[in-house]
Amino acid sequence: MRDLSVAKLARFSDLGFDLGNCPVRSVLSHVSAKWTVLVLLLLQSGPKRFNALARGMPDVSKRMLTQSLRDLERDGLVARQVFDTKPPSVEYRLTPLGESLMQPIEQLVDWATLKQSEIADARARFDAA
Amino acid sequence: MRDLSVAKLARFSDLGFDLGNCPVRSVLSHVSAKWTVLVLLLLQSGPKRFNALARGMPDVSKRMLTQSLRDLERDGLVARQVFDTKPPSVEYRLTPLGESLMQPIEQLVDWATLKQSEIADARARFDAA
DNA sequence: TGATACAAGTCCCTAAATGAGACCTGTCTT
DNA sequence: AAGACAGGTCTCATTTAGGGACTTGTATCA
Repeated sequence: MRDLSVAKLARFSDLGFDLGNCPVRSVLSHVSAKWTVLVLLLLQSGPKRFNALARGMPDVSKRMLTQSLRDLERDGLVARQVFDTKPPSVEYRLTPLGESLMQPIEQLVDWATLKQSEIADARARFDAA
Repeated sequence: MRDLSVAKLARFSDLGFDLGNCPVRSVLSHVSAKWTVLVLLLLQSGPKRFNALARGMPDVSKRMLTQSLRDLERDGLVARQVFDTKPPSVEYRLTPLGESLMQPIEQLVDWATLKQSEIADARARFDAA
């Protein structure tokens, strides 16, 4: 398990640490974008329209929400569908590819849940020092 | 990541996310911190000194590397140890807590590796349109 | 002896990313 | 007639990040 990861890292190094051109890193950078994971989590419970997502993320500006959705759409994780209602509405949903990312993300969420108090303790200790 | 007001948190809860005690935001702030995951991956192969990490991430400024390391140290994922050499050197290593985060992160890396071509295709399709 | 290098940062200035909020188009309700 | 709604875009102010000079004390090089 651990050796496998070291091997992976070694692959990075063998490429001359050109992590800027590493495809895996470029993918992860989208995963690591500020709000995209939150969007994915909201969409996990089903398709949602733009304003519903906006209401679900009150501290994210529409501008950034739009940008996150475009990024996710571009990478094929989210699908955008326009309905010809009046006024037209737009629905976003996870693609199969997007759904396949949810399991790793859930592992992260589970980890956070499990270690939450340990982190809080460490933080308190650090801030006290 | 900026703190949420009580009112905003209440709305998150309405959507089924317990972000009041939210470990999700806490962990997401690391995952979305752009460089911290990379630091963790580099430290996975063993303790490293500041400049070794800097060489391993040539496109990250020292300023941001310092900040990432402080954040990780604060949350107890990374330990910082100063050696009284001349000049003094500083070594960073994963704590057990930090190591426990590596498995979820590896899942993310594995996912990215597995899906990278699918994502590249989606991206090409999107950009062509 | 003086010049230079190293370690691990910090500081300042500029550049880039982000937030807040006004504004847009076209129907629908009051 | 006056908003309201949907899904955005646009501009401007604030926040955050990058780049490089600078620090302190020792050690090495010429």
